[in-house]
Amino acid sequence: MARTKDVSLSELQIALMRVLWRRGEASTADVAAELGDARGLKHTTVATLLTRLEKRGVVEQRRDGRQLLYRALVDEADVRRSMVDDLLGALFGGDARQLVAHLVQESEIAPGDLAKARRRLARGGRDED
Amino acid sequence: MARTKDVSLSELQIALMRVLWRRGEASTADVAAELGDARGLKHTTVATLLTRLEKRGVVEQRRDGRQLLYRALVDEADVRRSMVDDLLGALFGGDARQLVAHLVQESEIAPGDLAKARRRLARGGRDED
DNA sequence: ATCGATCTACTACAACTGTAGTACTACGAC
DNA sequence: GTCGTAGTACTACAGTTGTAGTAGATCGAT
Repeated sequence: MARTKDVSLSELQIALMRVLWRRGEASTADVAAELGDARGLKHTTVATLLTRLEKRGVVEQRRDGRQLLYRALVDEADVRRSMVDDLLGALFGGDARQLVAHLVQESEIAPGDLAKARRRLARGGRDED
Repeated sequence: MARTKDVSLSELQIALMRVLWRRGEASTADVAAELGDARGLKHTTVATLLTRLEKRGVVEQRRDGRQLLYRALVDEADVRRSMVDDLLGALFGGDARQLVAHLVQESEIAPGDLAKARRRLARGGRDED
């Protein structure tokens, strides 16, 4: 399941997915309630978006009476992987270290966080240095 | 100059920009030579792409006889900033540390690289930890 | 002058995205 | 039973992207 090829989604699509990831399964109305509130999207807009995601195979649709229930077929890690890799390839020569350097330079992250991350990941990860 | 608002570009557009960043200024033919070779794009396709980038204000156009010379109006750091921020916002709750954790988990980067980056950046950056 | 090569301008077109209206169906309340 | 409400299906439409063809201008060589 989840053939997970290349799952690049728009910000809006990710917002939809996030609802599904959080709730496991959600009706159009559920998603519309959250997204409609947060972004002023109409119910039918949300329905269209969900249908398209289904057509693309990133969510599956199940009928419950007159309602449709949706469930994600890719998880957040899949999408992160895809999109981070795309970004890495397009702008950082595929070199994640350059991305990290960018994050620090742009003060998105403090050097100390790197140390913390390293330590945290060291328990349970490969090591070196 | 370079009002640098939000500069999110597609992979292909970035490839075009990369030629301009490298050469400073380049004619359609220059770009077409590189991109045509690398991706089999036709000369006219490259011209269209450059015109569109000009319309969007990310490059500027200068006439030299019958040729058009292009020059980037945003630099790579601008684009990286924009696009990394977008990705961070859409998939990592705006938290760069989560992105770093992802990179390590997906083995895009080794924990030791973090230490190295920290050390490298420490000379000349803020410190703590 | 004349012809071919070169280069830009304009047009085209399909796919995808954001956004939503309309039409139709069916459920629940009276 | 009758109606409004909720829900889906289908259609629409503009903007962006990837891709390129065609038309027209022009430069250089003969």
